[in-house]
Amino acid sequence: MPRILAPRNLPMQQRALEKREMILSVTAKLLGTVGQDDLTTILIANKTGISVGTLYHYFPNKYSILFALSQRWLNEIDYALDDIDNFSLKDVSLRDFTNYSIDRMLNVYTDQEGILPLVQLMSGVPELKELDEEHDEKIIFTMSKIFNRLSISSNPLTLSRLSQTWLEVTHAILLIAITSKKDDKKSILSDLKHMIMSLLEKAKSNF
Amino acid sequence: MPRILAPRNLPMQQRALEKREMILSVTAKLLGTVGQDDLTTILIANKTGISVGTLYHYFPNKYSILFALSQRWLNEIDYALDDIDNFSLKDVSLRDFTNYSIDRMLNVYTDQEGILPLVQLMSGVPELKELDEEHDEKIIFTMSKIFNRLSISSNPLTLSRLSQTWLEVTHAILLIAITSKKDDKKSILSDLKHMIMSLLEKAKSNF
DNA sequence: ACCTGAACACCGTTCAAGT
DNA sequence: ACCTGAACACCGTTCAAGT
Repeated sequence: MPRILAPRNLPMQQRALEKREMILSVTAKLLGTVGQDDLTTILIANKTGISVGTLYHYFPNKYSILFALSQRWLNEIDYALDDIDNFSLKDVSLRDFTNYSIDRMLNVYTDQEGILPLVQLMSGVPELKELDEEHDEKIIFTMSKIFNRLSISSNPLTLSRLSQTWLEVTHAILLIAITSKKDDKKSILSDLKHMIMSLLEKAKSNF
Repeated sequence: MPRILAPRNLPMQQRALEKREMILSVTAKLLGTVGQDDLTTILIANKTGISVGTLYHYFPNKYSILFALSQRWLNEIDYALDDIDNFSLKDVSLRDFTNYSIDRMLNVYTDQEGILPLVQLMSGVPELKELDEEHDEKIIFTMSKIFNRLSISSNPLTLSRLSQTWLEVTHAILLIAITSKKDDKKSILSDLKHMIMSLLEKAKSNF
């Protein structure tokens, strides 16, 4: 009767999951403090209070830790995209859409600890880059659907291009915004929204 | 009379410089083919046709090779900025300025071999990141001067913010543009110019 | 059942020995 | 005067031995 083992197993599972979480949060912190180059597996293990061998019990290799951190961050973006999708009804104005979507994305960028080094890693490490690029495709797919619903265009190529531009411009500027002081941040966000709105208005007027 | 050695030294110097160039171009090519992770010093040395020891005669360490590649690329940007600065006279229109500056920057991005992995390295490796960030400051200084001359603003903080936004948006979108097919590239550049122009027009109208 | 850390393979860098 | 490549230090990963 395996079920009888459950009470015994559960704490084990929980402790294992907690240790996994600890490794991830320690790595995220170290990424911001010591940087990518000095981030050794032994350092991660020691700071987590375990041995290297145990570290490799939870993760098959060093990059799988960074992979898990990346996945977590991309998941947060997915939640934001869902919210943006739900908000963007047929009759919503471009201004409202832009304000909501940029603000919602800003939250994701603000909440993630050590997002700057993580983003750099994602574009530099092949394994993470692949994950990131696949995820970009998903974003572009969702945004295309939304832009179509908002009557910005119906041409798949145009929708895909606008979505990619929306993604890259938003990404680049939000990374600046989160490291800016309060007043500057407000202006930067206002500039970003203005640019995105111009982009979408122009596309819509051509449609 | 040391001067008598010059004819003897010159060919040596030249051969040394040529070897240095070979190492740099081999590294740039390898960066695009094998990627950052498999770019070992022994591989660079072998592909250049020299030993590791000789490689270290020309460069003090691995990153100094990538540092030299980065400097070369940043130099090309400086030439472009000079051209943009010379083009941007007091009475030039925002449309002409935007068209010229984006087109001129596009050339720099198009001409550089292996620019994508190089850009990733520059943001990921601390030594290169520092070089890149210092250079960004120079770009922002020059662009601020230009934006001021074009009567877009006279507030240093506003000028600096607009310059940074100009830089980041242009950078992000040009990286997409250079990997796009002809027709798509045209549309992407048109979108970029439209966004930049909206940004500058808005700032100017507030001035 | 889970953990440890010495041991192995590999990469950046050096330097004694070669031409 | 310049080049070579074995040797060293260090990091990612494994696995025999411990509890």
